[in-house]
Amino acid sequence: MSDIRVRIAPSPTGPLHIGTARTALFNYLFARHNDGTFMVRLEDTDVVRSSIAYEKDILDGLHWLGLTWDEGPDVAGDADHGAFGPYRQMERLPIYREAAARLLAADLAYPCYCTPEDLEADRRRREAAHQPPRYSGRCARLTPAERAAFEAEGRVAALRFRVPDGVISFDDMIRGRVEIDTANLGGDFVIVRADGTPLYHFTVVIDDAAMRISHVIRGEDHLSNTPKHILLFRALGEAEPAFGHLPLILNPDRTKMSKRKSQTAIGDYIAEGFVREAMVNYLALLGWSTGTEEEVLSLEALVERFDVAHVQKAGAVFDRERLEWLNGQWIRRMPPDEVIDRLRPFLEAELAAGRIDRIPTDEEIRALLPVISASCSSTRWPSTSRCSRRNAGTSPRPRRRSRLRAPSSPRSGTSATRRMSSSPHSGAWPRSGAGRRATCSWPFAWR
RNA sequence: GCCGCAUUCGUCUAGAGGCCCAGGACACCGCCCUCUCAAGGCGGAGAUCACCGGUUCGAAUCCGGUAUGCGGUACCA
Repeated sequence: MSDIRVRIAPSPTGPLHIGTARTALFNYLFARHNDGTFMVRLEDTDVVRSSIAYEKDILDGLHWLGLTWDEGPDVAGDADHGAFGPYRQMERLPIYREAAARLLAADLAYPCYCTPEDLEADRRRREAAHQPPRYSGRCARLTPAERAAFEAEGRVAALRFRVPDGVISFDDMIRGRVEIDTANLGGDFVIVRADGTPLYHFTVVIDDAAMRISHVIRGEDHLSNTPKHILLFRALGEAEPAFGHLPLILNPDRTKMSKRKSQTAIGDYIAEGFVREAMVNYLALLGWSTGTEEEVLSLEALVERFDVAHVQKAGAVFDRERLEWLNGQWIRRMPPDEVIDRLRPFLEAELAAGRIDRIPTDEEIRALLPVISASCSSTRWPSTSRCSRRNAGTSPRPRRRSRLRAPSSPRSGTSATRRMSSSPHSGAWPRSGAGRRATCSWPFAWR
């Protein structure tokens, strides 16, 4: 085991997002390739929006992808494991409190009595004067007497970190040297709210230091935040980790991928019948390449080949067509029993929805499988192929699309489900007799 | 506005000074295979390497500027 320690730190305020999954994957690949440690830490300090249901969705999704972690909570709501826990931030509050007290005592941070109204007024004033937003520094040099006066008024203070003058530079693992003048950081920033709860910039740094994270690999949207983090590491007297900022995954219009414009929840892709191998393969190749012309790669092969030097710098548009193609590649080279196993939940959903009368037997399904695997037999796969099943079938009659799923999704309301319900082929498992037309549309989705 | 990052076929990418009048894959088109549709095979179309200068015998690759895009700029994460 090397000293390399990386983490994925999702916030359970929504279902597992494609971008989080990709960041998790890259951290995992980096850790496994270098014989390091990969951990999961839940950033659940946003108590209002966090929920156990989302925690479950996220952890289940990471398990589904086949990523394993060495430290952290394995099951939603359950205890975590590892030598640097706890791995849920809400269980680490005393640690943040102690660190805050330390910064305050050293005058590296100070109490700020500004009200949200004060701040809002400042912001508007600067905007009117065409100046960039920045904290006024009003509370930075309060005398003890002034502080006491505010306290007497009953005001509760937030804690602000003093941003020193100077240029912060670091060597990004992906982008190379980055330099940012602290004058552009917007002034002293809040690290603890007036209600006593710590803020993101503060907790990540404390936890990454405490958990001995060696490389912080995260989305590019954090690049501009990095100087704040470095300042905090220094103030806390902790060693700085290396930073690597991954390119963003984009909507078709090239803006940051969002729920509004794209299907972002991993769970929706699972429900649509995408297989983990394809998702992992696709995500790995979004923003990274082997440097060769290999395209179809297992998680193990990805671990073996992963190298940050080949990570792309520019954002990448999420291309569903390519995902579907990879899905077909993986389904076709899957052993029959595996396909049957993975089909089961979809069949059960169909049965529950009343679209089929019974679950077909394994033998019945098996009889249909040559239909999808036949193409594998007549082809010489590229050198990267893992397909060992030449001559697997004789009846070439695969389905149109490469999603492993029954004609409707266990999750209702996805666009795919709506597409399906209008299809003449939906619900095509033969209720009596095995008519050929019917069998050829089942159990895969037609579009 | 300010700061930062980026810019190779529609999309994902290869490319680290001559191997590139730019290669692969998805999508698209055509042909072949075929009882239909796929899958597969073969082929095609698709990129003045954002633009302008510079360095060099030689630049997609190095340097500078411009443009455009994106990200950040919270008592969100």
